[in-house]
Amino acid sequence: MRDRSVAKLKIATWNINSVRHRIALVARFLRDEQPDVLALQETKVTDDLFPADPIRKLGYVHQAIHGQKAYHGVAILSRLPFRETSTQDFCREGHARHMGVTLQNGVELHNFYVPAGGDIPDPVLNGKFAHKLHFLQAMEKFFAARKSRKNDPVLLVGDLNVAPLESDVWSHKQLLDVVSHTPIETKLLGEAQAAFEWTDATRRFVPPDQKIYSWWSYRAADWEASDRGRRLDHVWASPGIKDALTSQKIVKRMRGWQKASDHVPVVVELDV
DNA sequence: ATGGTAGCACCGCTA
Repeated sequence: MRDRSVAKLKIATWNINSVRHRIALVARFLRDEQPDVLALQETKVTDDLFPADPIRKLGYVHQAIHGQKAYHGVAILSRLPFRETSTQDFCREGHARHMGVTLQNGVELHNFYVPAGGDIPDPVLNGKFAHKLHFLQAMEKFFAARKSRKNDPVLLVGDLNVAPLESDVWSHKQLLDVVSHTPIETKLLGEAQAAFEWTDATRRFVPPDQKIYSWWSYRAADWEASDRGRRLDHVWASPGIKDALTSQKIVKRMRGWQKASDHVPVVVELDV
């Protein structure tokens, strides 16, 4: 008999762009993919109006919800119980952009919705861009202060609103001055990643010369034909859990669903 | 070179 058992853990992250508008798609995704945990961003709803019951009926009875009216909002929906939940104030504007849980199995999960940052890539001219840079620095500080815990099993997921690699965007040259791919953002994201020695789960399985995206604009006439995507949605694994990763996928086909979000889920599996 | 779409709230904001 084995003295320790290995369990599969499947985690998904998805910017849903209104959980109430797309509740049927959430149900379809959960039935299709059967993740143990789904982290949502841009739920766009206060906690009292969150569609908890339909999600509970699908088996996701453990719900850590942090929302606000009309904008932002995050949630963690789980079949596994939580040992604890917490929200951190990375956001100086007081937006609902972080939800953290520790699962019963000891895995700690942080769900982030990093500010998009507006259109002008200059923190002096654009307060929203300044806020985004501040938020990324706050993430770096938070995990730098906890670096002694990097060998614990910790995951960071969410819409980080930065496409760090050249192959994370459809045209590196044309996006260098477009918010999400500017050097100042990719540098700060890299520093946040280095602060806890995070492993980028998608890039652990997909080589850096291969283009891969998780978001396609609503403004394209044909998102699939033009394929001007960006990889804004990420799963990061701590040194303590990275070797447990067994797969990742970005569920591109969901961008073609009726009433699709402009983001598609990233799904990882681990043996923990 | 520009403008294109979507959701929510409320007649504009954010993405």
